[in-house]
Amino acid sequence: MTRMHKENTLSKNQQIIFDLIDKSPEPLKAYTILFNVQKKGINAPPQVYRALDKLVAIGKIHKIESKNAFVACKNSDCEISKATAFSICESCEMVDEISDAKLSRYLSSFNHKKGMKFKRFNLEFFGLCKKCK
Amino acid sequence: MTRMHKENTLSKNQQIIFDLIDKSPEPLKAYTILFNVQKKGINAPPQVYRALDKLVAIGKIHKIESKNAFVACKNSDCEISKATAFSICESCEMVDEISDAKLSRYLSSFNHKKGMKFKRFNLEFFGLCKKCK
DNA sequence: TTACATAGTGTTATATTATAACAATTCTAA
DNA sequence: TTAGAATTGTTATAATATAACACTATGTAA
Ligand SMILES: [Zn+2]
Ligand SMILES: [Zn+2]
Ligand SMILES: [Zn+2]
Ligand SMILES: [Zn+2]
Repeated sequence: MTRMHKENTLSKNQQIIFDLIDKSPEPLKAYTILFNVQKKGINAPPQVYRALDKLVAIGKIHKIESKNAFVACKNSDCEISKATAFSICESCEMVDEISDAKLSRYLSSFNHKKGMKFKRFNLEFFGLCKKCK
Repeated sequence: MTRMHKENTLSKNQQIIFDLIDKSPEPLKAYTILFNVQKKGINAPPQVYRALDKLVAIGKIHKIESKNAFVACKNSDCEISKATAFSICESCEMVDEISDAKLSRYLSSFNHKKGMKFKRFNLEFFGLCKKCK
């Protein structure tokens, strides 16, 4: 029997960092996070990156690869970050997680001609948001 | 009348760096490129990054965002990097540019509910390639 | 062919993003 | 209670990317 650890509860640092990201209207960068949690006793980059790595792994946050920044997951359907899609405004930096079941199904069932079976995808759309148009 | 500059010809540094990327069977990172072109007189990071920026802008190469690495474009249809898709092996790091007209059409015509009109997308699929399966 | 604009180069320094390594502590399941 | 797993705290360093400035090369138009 493999040992199981408690799920669904975040450690102290993970909770602090998740709360910050979850409250933020925009993606946060690791060193912005670090700066903002120093008052709570998190002093060094590894503490931030470890929490971020874990939060990404359990699907509570996602990394926006084109911005090296992190957003809280707003989509219970993205099943632990296996299928993520975002819309990104090139002017105001706004990022919005897309939850579109049809798109997700379409991409999840996409099979590469060259025989590769996909486990996961990440899609980033770029444009101008309503406000910036 | 707006002045036009010559197109299609790469500068010396751009050509050196493009050739290196184009010959490479795998994505190359900026500092790997730097190391490999020092014998040709390119000595400093800005020289590499400027060439990379330009090559990306004109669609000769693409950046694999999840790897901070660059590949030559193998797809004349991706119309200056407006619509890019890649398959990435999580084991051997192999990256392959996907050229699938149907997928490209589907995503290019995708419209976000929230009123955003997309100009560009980048899609990265992850899995195990044939060899690593 | 001269003059101007644009693009590209070379260089030094520095900013930003991310990880290695190690000791200590806390949590969890049996 | 105890051993394994996860988390923490810390210092140092690696890896990725840009700022700033002086200069050179190239294409265009008059
Ligand atoms: Zn999500
Ligand atoms: Zn906007
Ligand atoms: Zn391409
Ligand atoms: Zn592989």
